[in-house]
Amino acid sequence: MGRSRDTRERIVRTSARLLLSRSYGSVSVDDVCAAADVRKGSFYHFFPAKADLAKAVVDLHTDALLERLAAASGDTAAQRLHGVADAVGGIQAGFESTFGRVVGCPFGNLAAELSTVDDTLRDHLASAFARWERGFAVICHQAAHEGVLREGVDPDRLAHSLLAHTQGRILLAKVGGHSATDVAATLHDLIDVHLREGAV
Amino acid sequence: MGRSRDTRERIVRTSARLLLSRSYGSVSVDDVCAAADVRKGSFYHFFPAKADLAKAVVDLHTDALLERLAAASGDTAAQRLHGVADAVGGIQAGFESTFGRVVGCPFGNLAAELSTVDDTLRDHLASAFARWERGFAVICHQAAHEGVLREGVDPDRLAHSLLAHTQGRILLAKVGGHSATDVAATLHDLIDVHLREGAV
DNA sequence: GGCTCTCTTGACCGAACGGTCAACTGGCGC
DNA sequence: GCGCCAGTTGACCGTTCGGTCAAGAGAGCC
Repeated sequence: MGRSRDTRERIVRTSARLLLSRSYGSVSVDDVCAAADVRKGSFYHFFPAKADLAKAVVDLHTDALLERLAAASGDTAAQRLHGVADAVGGIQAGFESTFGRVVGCPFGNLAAELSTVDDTLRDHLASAFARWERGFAVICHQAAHEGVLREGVDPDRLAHSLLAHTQGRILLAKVGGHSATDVAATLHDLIDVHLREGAV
Repeated sequence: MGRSRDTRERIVRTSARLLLSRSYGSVSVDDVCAAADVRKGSFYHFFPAKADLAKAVVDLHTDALLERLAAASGDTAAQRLHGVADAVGGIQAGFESTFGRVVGCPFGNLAAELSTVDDTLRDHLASAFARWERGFAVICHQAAHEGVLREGVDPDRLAHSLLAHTQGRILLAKVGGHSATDVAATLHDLIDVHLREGAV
């Protein structure tokens, strides 16, 4: 039936959902196939192995994330910085409303579970994180040029710090049952403490 | 042969090592038994299910962590704050020298992988994190009373922020191949930015 | 010496796992 | 109208998974 051209995409989107609601290890290829209404042979027509599915899911989330980060606007760098915090909060709020609770960061979850298990996936995740961090860094450098960063705050280190905080805070929300708005709030706090007094 | 009384401990310690070097899903009960030189029947004599092993490993790490945090001394709260950053860095450095790279936080790894999969384990991890955070909070409150915290910095929020940062930074080091000393350095930066100028 | 109780052993189980394959099917280019 | 090929199907494979169990063996107590 060499038909529907959306099979691969359906597999990836379904997997993204299943991986968020559970974990890589607890989601089987059979689970994915059943949820996507695809037979296993078709699955292995598109993906050489289960690990390649994880990579495709990472790519899906990377596209969505970068698009959303780029949409963070504002007249000042400080506003844009808070804008990315809102973007992260918005993504998490979306997951929260879909799954009924904070289910973690798609990148962070896979990174924690698999970066000591699968080297090529770890590389894949590392470059996804790098792109994310670079997005942060651009705004941090703008903030530095606008002179709103506190004395001694290095923009690159701040970008890294923001990413670390994002990951950690989402993980704590996942295990502690906190809400996505809490995540965003903590992120805003962290940004504020790095800005000069009165800077917005 | 109702003999050796250290079997259970040997299982837990071996599992702790295996779980750090890989992941919960990729370590089988058979793997653990082989590495600990224990037959599977013995394993299931001590643990009702594989998940209970994870709990025991969490307890092992919790004891080690709290002991190490309590050892963080110093005349001022600021020094003790930097002391806990060193403690975290020291633990990670230990793992790094054992496994040849940063392998993540034992709590964070399990939390990311399993807190959407196993509710009782998630609770277990949540209370471990809570105890950890309380350890941070005690020192943060001391810092507040000593007046070394920047204006507007809430000690409880700072403790939470420190924990989030710790988790996120370790995860980034794991996936990015950074060293444990980098982790500690970022933590020191975060502490410094929350302290008044000149406070040590 | 024998009883008891904890611990140990190795064989065993059904289910689920990731992955393979030969056969088939429909749409598209010629 | 026909050949080609990406896509589809369902049966199938060997392995590994978490977990069970009946039988035994040593230490401690009386």
